[in-house]
Amino acid sequence: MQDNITKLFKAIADPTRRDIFHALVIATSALSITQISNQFLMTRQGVTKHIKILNDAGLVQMKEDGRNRFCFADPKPLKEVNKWMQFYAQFWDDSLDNLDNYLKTKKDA
Amino acid sequence: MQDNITKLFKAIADPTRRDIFHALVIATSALSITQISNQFLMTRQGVTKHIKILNDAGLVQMKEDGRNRFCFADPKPLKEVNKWMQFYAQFWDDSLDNLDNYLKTKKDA
DNA sequence: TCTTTACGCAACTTTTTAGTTGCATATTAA
DNA sequence: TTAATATGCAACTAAAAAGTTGCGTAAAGA
Repeated sequence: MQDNITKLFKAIADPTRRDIFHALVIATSALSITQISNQFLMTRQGVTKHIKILNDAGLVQMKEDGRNRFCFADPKPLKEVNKWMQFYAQFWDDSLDNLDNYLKTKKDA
Repeated sequence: MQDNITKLFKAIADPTRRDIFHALVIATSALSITQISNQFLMTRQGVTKHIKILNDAGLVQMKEDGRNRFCFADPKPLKEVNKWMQFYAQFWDDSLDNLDNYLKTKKDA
């Protein structure tokens, strides 16, 4: 229903999910759902939903171990986001060109 | 209400807005609202709303000229997105470390 | 075995987002 | 001056997202 890049952007567009992802990236070990939830004010179920979205985007992976589900970050999918951005990077420092073009348009009209 | 980075991520999380942004980046001149709208199936007002969100995020700027509002892309704010990503880039190629840590966790438990 | 812990699932509410229609207004062209 | 064009604004609908409560269940510990 949604393409990967959209899933990725939507996943990281939410501040809570960026926080969860960050916590997992800097964690020295995988963290259980409960351990993650304890770092946030919202309920465990709320956090679980966010983790599911991160998981669907490929940014978080999980390993079941008994009654625990340990989560760990996988930043690799961000490569695709980076690739998307690199195309626009070439316009970062000359984005006033478009303003020039605008002025040209005006002159031509 | 929303921080800049969240505004940016939300702006580019929508496929239509990425399309609008892209069209403006590759355009050889600034485009009016109507010119942009004509490239999409949705109504002009729908497109206008997307442009407003892009404008709030700083990705699109506008110049009024008579009854026209010419829009042009400004990719510079994407630098901040890039900065956000660069932190995680260091983990791209060793993201299995977290899996190792997970296994270590398991062993310790 | 009994209790606690860690979770999933489903139903629900609230808020946000995406998109529409309708109408008013200013600018441009005939 | 009259008609067409480019736009904004407001109200509305529909759908998606964010978050909650409640409950059931399997695993671990006492």
